[in-house]
Amino acid sequence: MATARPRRIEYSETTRQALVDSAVDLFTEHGYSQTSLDEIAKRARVTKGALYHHFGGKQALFEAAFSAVEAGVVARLSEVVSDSGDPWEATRSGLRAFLEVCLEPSYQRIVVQDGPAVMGWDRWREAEEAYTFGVLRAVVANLVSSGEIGDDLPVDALARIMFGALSAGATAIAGSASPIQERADIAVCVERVLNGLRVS
Amino acid sequence: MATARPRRIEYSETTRQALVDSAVDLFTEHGYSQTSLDEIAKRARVTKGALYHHFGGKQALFEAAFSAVEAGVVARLSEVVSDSGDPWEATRSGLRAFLEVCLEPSYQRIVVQDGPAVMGWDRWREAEEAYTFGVLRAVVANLVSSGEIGDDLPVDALARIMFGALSAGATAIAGSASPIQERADIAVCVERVLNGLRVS
DNA sequence: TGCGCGACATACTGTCGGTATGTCGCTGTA
DNA sequence: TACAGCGACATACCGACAGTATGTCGCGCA
Repeated sequence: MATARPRRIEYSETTRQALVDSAVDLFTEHGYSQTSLDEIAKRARVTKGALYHHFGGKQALFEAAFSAVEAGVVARLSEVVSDSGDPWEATRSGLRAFLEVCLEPSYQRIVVQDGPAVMGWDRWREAEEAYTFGVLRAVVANLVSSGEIGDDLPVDALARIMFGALSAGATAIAGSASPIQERADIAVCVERVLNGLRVS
Repeated sequence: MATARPRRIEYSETTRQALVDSAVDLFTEHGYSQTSLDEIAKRARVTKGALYHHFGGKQALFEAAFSAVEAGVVARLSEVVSDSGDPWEATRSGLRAFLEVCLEPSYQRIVVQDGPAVMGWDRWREAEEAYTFGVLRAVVANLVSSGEIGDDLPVDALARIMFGALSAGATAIAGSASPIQERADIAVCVERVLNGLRVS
């Protein structure tokens, strides 16, 4: 039968979704601290009461927006990575895709810029574990276990500094006056670092 | 004679200094958004009126605290770097010193964590240019121009991703359950990356 | 058909960043 | 040395906004 799913619940879910969408847009545009809950509720065409019914507070709503952005990113990244054959090629295409992702305003602002400050480093890292960083670490782990870059490197530490390097690189691109040139420069450096790690 | 420097000015400067010190302490301990101006003023034993007399607002005070922390860091870093002889050794000792710095709570919280979110990326990068990142770029520039790692690498881009990698590494150390082990792991990876870049 | 509960709306409170204004004492000047 | 002026604060207040308490309406079930 069909009515196993009451209308109320569907209404509730669309409202929640509207709030998250609104939050993603406004947090991306004006940043966390410059966005009021009334604005978010207004854009979702509900009131603050609805917002507080679905979320515990401003931080909780931010985390929902964070998760929504990350979920989309991870879906694309893991597709790209799993489509590639050997670990080396998966890494290269994965890095390209990650740089691409970092250029998107929502990822840049919500995940990279405001994320750590709003959620705190501990929670941010914990969350990242299940999203983008998790994917990157899996790629690095493959690379190490396949022996491409030497099998004596600590996976977690290497993934950390790679993640930091790529985030910083992508941020530099996003904030550059000439993104095309900056991006080419970053790509050259990343390639060089990777090739330098490869066992000869 | 000696009275070229009125008492009022000295009083003013000590008040300002007390406010900056108080801000550094409280921002480090509770973060930017969880610290009220009344608290900062109270710890400095003045009122909010004095605070607004010396600084344009909360952000301006944060930037003063930011600059105070960075100034101390740069003083130590540049000393270490200039004491080392050849570019290669200067880089290695500089990296060690930077990792050390990143472990300090004030640097971690005010500069790395809250800095970008509070000041915005543009202003943060602009400020960093005159502080830690500036030092790191000078070191990298030396390395490149000396031909140690090949002279065809874009200095700015390389410095960016190095900065990101080291910040992330230090953050990982600071937040790790076993900092000693984590630190050793990070150091291994950084060494490997550097050696990989070296021309053979 | 009535009743309970979930999904909101409305009205209010407290906190805090920022402002407007007042006061006091040092300092340069006649 | 008397006074005028300004710099260094203190005090009182305003507005915005996160969070809360309470009211209301309609769906779904007995």
